[in-house]
Amino acid sequence: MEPRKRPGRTPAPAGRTSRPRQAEVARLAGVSQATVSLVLSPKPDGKGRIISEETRQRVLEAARSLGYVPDPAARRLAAARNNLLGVFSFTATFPTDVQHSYYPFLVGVEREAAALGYDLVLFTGSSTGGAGAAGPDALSRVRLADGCLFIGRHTPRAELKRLVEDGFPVVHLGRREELEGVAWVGADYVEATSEVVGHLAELGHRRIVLVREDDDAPASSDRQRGFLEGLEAAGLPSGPTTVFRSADPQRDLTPERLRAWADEGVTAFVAEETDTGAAWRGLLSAVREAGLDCPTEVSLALLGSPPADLAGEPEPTGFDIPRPQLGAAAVRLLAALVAGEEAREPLVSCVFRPGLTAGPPRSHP
Amino acid sequence: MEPRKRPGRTPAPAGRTSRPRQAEVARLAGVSQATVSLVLSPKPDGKGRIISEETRQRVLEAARSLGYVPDPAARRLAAARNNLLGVFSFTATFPTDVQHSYYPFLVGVEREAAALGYDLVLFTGSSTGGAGAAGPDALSRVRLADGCLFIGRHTPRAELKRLVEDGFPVVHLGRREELEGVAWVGADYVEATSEVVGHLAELGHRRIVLVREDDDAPASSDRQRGFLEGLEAAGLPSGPTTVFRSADPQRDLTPERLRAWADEGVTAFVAEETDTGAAWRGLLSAVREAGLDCPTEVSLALLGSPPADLAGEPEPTGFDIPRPQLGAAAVRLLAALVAGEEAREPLVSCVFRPGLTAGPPRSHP
DNA sequence: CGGCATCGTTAATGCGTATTACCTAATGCG
DNA sequence: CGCATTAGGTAATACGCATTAACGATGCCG
Repeated sequence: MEPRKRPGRTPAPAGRTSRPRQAEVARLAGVSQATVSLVLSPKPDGKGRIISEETRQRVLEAARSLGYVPDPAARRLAAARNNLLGVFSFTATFPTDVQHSYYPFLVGVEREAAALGYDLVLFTGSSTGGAGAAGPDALSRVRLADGCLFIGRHTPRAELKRLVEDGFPVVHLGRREELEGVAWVGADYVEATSEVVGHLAELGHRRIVLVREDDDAPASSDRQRGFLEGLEAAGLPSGPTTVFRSADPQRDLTPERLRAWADEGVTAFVAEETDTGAAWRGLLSAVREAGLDCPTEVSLALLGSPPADLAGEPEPTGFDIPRPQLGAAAVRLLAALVAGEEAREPLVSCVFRPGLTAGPPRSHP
Repeated sequence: MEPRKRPGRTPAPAGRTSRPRQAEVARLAGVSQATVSLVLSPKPDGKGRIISEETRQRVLEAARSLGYVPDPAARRLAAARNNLLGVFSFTATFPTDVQHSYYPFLVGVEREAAALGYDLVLFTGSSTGGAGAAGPDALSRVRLADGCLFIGRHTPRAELKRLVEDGFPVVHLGRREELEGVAWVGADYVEATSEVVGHLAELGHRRIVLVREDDDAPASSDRQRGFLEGLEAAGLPSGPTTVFRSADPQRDLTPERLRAWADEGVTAFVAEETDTGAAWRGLLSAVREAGLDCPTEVSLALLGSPPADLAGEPEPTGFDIPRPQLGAAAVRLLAALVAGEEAREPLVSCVFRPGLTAGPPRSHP
């Protein structure tokens, strides 16, 4: 029987000059393609050095004279790894409304990814992305990468879980203990918040109120927990009235409300940081409208960093979230998962920021 | 003769769940791998053989339930396309020192890429010169994508040229006419700068000085050209003394220098925008130190947007670079190149910004 | 009723590289 | 000197997908 004709792809036009392949290097050096590959991709452990120095040089010379550059696609296909890490945020990665909110994380993510030799694929939850539909399986696009980093306060649990169950390496930036099996890296809000409360207590404040938004994200509840723990550690009362929770602090936090608290003996306020910074903004404007001076008449603290547009204001007492470090830690963890290693300690400490908005209470000498 | 053993790669561990392949989708749908490929990558021209609707749906259903995503490397290797566009910047894409410099571009890039159905790969080569990225072939990694967008004031010409010669679609964000064959999208600095000068001349300024950094990037020389053209168009003298060029404007731009100019009759200054904003900063502080009021005693204009940390200052007269639109235009151009179409008009107009730092000169009623 | 398009699907490739099993000579050893 | 070992290298895969010749099953027409 005749050998059947070759179906396959049309062979490349002979005349066309294209990038040199290993095969051409091999021909020029008078060796086989496999030898070229062995020479050009040396194994880290010196065990692979079975090619004689002479041949090695011949191959290297041939490769250089042809200007050979390995094809990354082929390389990655053969290695069964793409050296790609995904970054998925549930809002646009580059939001225009919430100015630059993820930027500091990305700084660390990019740097660490580069250091580890990974490139990044940016996915967006909001976009109607090309590869897949915007539907419920939008998340499956991330499988294109070797692993994926997720950023955002709110997370679709079910789909994430699906990825994890399939053995796809996933790291969440932000505490996600309630999602079984999802690796995460987070800031230690509990400890940091507690520390801020301790600082206020040391200054002499006896009644402190936490202002938070109406949001059940872990970042919020962690701060509340740290707040209560801090009160307790300082021996201060911690009733439910010490936490003011509002869906719209800028509306609900009126000057009257503030004065009422002051009359009750509240001398310090603590606000959580969110995307919008609504709690802090509400607090600031209420204090201003009430005509109270900070920090002589009232002390304020911000559990995080101030919004960028408030850069001109006096530096708030509170703590800084080491976002670049968090991003870097997340990438390290993800890379470890991709390499099949185990997850490690996920908490990154925050840095206390003395700031200028807290001082001793008035009645306290 | 016995069929020889299969050398090749060790088959994947049976128990391990890995990313689904077309073969698995095929098995689940009861068809062949080829059918899956035909269904999942439909030819643009409807000429291709058509798979029956029933089979099509079965395959799509199977693919969805498995969360199948095509392997970009394999796709690329098989000489098709990825739906991936690369983004490569010659400095870190998310720099720490020069805050947010590329961010506004990326906003447009991301949005447009999503709209056209592409995902983005952020090549992290330049930031730290990480693993294997330092070499002269650092750029070749971008070949994993269908095409690549390059951002940065300074560009390694040789390597970019190599990519272009090999027929790889490349678009540079920023004018690059001197690089033969490199497509680019840029802001029309010449026209915009000329317009700003015209505005100053109309206000009555007769002597205007341009402050620029010692940098030969096209963005700088375009502004200078526009500046000189603007002077000419307004019938103003344009000697070499009208351009002040300094490697460190914040040092060289002394209050004394400023007063000397004022004595010579200079009533307006124009600064270029750069990554660091050094020219503008130098100008501002020199004016302040010289005790001159702006805009009553001296008019200032900024050829671009002010640095983020000067957001509190009065809005500078000058123009805005429509960065998101530029990013979007670059992506559109790149997508066109990937599709094999021709390049089109690359210039995007800037938007004049009246601002508050320019007014009629003092001696002018 | 046989030839012959037509339709739907599959088998068999190729892309460029990495990885092994295997082969051949040269060398070592008792 | 005979056999085991090592050094140096090659052939034959596999990686996952796209492509296309070929094939079986119809339906159509003369």
